[in-house]
Amino acid sequence: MRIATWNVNSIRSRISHVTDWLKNNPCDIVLLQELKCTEESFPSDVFEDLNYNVALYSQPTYNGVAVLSKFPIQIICKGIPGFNDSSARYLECFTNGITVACIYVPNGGEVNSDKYLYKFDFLKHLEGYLKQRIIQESNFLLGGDFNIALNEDDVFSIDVMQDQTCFTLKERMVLRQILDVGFLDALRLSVKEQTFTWWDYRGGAVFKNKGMRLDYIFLSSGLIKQFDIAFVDKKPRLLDKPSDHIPVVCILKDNKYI
DNA sequence: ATGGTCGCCATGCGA
Repeated sequence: MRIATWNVNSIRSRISHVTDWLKNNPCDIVLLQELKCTEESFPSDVFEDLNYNVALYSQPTYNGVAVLSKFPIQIICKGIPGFNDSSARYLECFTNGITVACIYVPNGGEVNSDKYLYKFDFLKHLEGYLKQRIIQESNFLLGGDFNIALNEDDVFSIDVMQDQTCFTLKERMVLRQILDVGFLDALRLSVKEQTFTWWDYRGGAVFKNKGMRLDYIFLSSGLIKQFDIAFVDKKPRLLDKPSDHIPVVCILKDNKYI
């Protein structure tokens, strides 16, 4: 089973990139973030034509997350249970025998701004929810844009990023705490060299490789047993009119082969 | 030193 996560920065602007990529990278489950469209204007028909079922949690202009699956989808929740949030950032589903959660963590704006405090509020509620959720579901995959670089090698420059949003020690510690609820970082099980998933649109950052690793697939204990490989695909970032993020892919072996 | 580039119910805001 092949699972991908991709922050597309507007699905309507990126639809051809996403469908072209899926034709070359046939995935069973796809987690999409930053749809930037209403649920009514999401191009569900395009994905249904590619034999995907679609689960959506979206809103106008900002945020929005989707789960696509070749298998039937049962929606578990829209939003983090117990967290009162007007932004469409968390969608948890059950499909093909596993629970998949698609997440778009707030960017955080300037350090110590209201947006920054909201980012921590969101993450602490997420951590609290996952602590009890992972006890119930040993086959739990959490994937998406976390807007935090976990380790020092997840940014192009420690000096430039020092004390900047997405790389403050406080953010990195919270992400570590979420991981330590009972997940492993899938990409890091496969890829040891520095790997980015996002490059700023400004200043030709992608050509200078001034990026960060902000997108992750976290696997719970049950799924780690099925883990095969994980990787990123930078090619879509080099196309015209790209998303600023690239897909992260994880392949799980079928249970029957273990 | 500032702004740099995108995408959004459109113009300033969020990223």
